[in-house]
Amino acid sequence: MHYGFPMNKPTATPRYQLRGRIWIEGPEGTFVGYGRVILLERIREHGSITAAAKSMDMSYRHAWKLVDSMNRQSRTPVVSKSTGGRGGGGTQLTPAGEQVIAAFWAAYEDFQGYLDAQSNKLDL
Amino acid sequence: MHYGFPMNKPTATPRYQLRGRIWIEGPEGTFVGYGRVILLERIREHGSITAAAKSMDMSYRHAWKLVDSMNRQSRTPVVSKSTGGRGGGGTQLTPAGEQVIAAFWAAYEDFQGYLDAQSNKLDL
DNA sequence: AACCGTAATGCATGAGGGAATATAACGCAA
DNA sequence: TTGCGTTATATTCCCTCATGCATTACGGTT
Repeated sequence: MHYGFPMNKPTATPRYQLRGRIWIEGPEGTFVGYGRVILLERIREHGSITAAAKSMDMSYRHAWKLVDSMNRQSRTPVVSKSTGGRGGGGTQLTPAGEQVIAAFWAAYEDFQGYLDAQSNKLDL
Repeated sequence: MHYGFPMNKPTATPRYQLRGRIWIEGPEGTFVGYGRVILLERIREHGSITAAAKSMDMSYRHAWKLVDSMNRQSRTPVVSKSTGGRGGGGTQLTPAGEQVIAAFWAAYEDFQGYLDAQSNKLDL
């Protein structure tokens, strides 16, 4: 090492790390968080609450409650549901739903960067 | 209103708000978060885990577990405990404990500012 | 008209975590 | 030596929340 410059700290694995969670709060409490946004994506992928819930090991009842909560708090519903008919019905993501997903991921990604940056400022 | 300039949005109470929590992660999981740092401050104030727990409506058992978890994960203990003797003993905050409190609040305050700023960027 | 798979909803069950309770160990003071 | 209040720890209770199960409504298909 030249000139005797100070070495970087050997922070192989830092002992402490800043962690956190964020969510978007609505009129009734949580509007959308990590789990709910995943659920929306699964609904988009599978076309029904039933299949979406099953794909992520969540009970239908719970999934339905989450979707209902989001729909009630959104200016315009995040999904449109139809019952009966071919295939028994199903649930489709609305443009508003897509927008919610995008907004959450944008905030989420930014937040991850924030956590990384702040972790390094921890003096412990 | 002059010149027909566009008005500010009437965001009396914004429909959506970004919320979140942060904590400092250690070798065994959570090292310190909001509740734990309050507990440390109460210990500093009251001089015992018993009184600190009581002051914040927490069971002694739970408080003890939290303190134990922090002590185990800290390079040097955040509190020093003594049993028996005048008054039955007690628990005092160490300089390391003070440092942990300061580090958490610093991160916490910064995070509150971050949430405020990001809330305004939510386009929903 | 009968069938099918989904949404919608109520009720009972189960798991996890904190609270409440009960003891024991400790060490200074009286 | 006895008393006291705290730390330390196990056991039991309780509350919350998600799951599981049952049932009904729905509306295209056949």
